[in-house]
Amino acid sequence: MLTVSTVNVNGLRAAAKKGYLEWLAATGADVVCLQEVRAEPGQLADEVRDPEGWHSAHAHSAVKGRSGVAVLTREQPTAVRVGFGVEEFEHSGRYVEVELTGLVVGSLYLPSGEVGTERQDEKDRFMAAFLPYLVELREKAAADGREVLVCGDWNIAHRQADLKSWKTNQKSAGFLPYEREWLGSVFESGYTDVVRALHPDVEGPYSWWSYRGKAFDNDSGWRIDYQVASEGLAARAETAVVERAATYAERWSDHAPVTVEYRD
Amino acid sequence: MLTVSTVNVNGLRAAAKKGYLEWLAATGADVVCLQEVRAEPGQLADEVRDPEGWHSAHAHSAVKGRSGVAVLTREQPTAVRVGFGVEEFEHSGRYVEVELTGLVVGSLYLPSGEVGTERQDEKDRFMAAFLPYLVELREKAAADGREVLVCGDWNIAHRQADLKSWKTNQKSAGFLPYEREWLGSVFESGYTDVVRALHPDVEGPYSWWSYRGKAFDNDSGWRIDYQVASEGLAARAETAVVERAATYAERWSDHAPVTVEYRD
DNA sequence: CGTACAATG
DNA sequence: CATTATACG
Repeated sequence: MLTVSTVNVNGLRAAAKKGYLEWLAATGADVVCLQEVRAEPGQLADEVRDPEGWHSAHAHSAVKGRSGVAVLTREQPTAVRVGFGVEEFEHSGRYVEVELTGLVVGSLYLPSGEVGTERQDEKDRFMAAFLPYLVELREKAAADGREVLVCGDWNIAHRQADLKSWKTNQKSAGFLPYEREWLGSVFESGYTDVVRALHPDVEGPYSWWSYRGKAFDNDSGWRIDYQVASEGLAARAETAVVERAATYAERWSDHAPVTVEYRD
Repeated sequence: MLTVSTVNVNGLRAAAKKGYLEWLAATGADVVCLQEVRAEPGQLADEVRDPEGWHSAHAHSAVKGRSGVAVLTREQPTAVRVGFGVEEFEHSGRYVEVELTGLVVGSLYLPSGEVGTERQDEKDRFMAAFLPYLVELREKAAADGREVLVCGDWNIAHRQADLKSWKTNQKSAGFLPYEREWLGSVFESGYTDVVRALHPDVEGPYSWWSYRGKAFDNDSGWRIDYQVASEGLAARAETAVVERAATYAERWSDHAPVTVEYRD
């Protein structure tokens, strides 16, 4: 069995002080994808950057304290690639991928936006550039006999079942019609939304709750963290859970880990 | 008896959460001078800005989160004046004074500097401008039959006895020869350093300890908070203490209150 | 080392 | 509501 977790840690240094390391020590995952590390490798304590028993591949942003993604693997990767070949995003700390046996795993932190801002324009440009890359990646991996898994915070809820307050958020960044369509086009290009495929008929499970108000207590969340798998891998998915409880005792992120087990 | 306290609170909002309000409720002072309020009045909770049983006069900086001084009095002032008439410092939140019966009390936050920086130039300009004001203030108050008391963080240690590490700080801002001479000229212009006058032969008592390292535990401090009184008032000073213990249990500032009792 | 701000989410 | 950066002290 291959177990993969993905979680936006909202600042790895802060998360490490509050419970992330205990979660990591207890997880049975073989691969962990992290987003919003928000630190350069040199700013991280050794046991946070390279935890005992893991290989780690980090991609940080040129802007200090922003974004930052990583992939932790129990197996030593045969290759690590930072970015996806589009100049604007090469040093933005938004994508890193590693090659494992029969598998390419990417950790993605898609830009978050606000309607009418330059941040949203950046998100739009990222989406436009990333879709062709996904297609190309799948084709190249297939030629090498590898499946593809892109985990991360996509900052888009796909459908009404993917956020509690869908009615009031129809004009909100992250649930705009064109963003939803774009994510749909990802799922139509040979990739599967693994959690939704295993749980087609439920609301959620949400993976992000605002720190404001009582969003977490009321489970007023969004499902914006996905495991997006090529079809061969998606067919092997057996269980999928959002580890909401992982952040119960002391909440160490506003996101919860999304964990999937794939048959060998 | 007239009891006056002065304390640099290093952020009144933070101090209020950590013990300042309890200290204020317990103090027997008639007048309390505050420095480094670091908030506009509108940013302060009512009970912090205008504590029950006190009249308050605030002067905040045009730059948010910087400086800010206040005077709390049990007696209602007959006048409140912000600044000392020098344009550069009129909106800097560094000086406010109130008129009481037979007394003018000012709360001063003299700029802190670093050798070779524009901040130090600003400190120099402030010193140059403030000394003539002190002379004028004393003369005008005398004509009205009032004594003068200027309390605050002067950001200068006068003599070797006024800081623990005087040997290693001879080229440090706050203990530069010309700063010490300037403060000496204040004390020669008809004002008295009340705490030193009552305790001429002791090291300290220090009123500020860096938050860095073990400065507080080692009493490696500086005496930079003064009560500077006109001669008639200085002659009435009976006791002077630095309330180091006030910040023991939970340290609510890097400075401690300096409290003096004056006979009626 | 700690309090503020600002930007980001 | 939280993390981070930076300025200031």
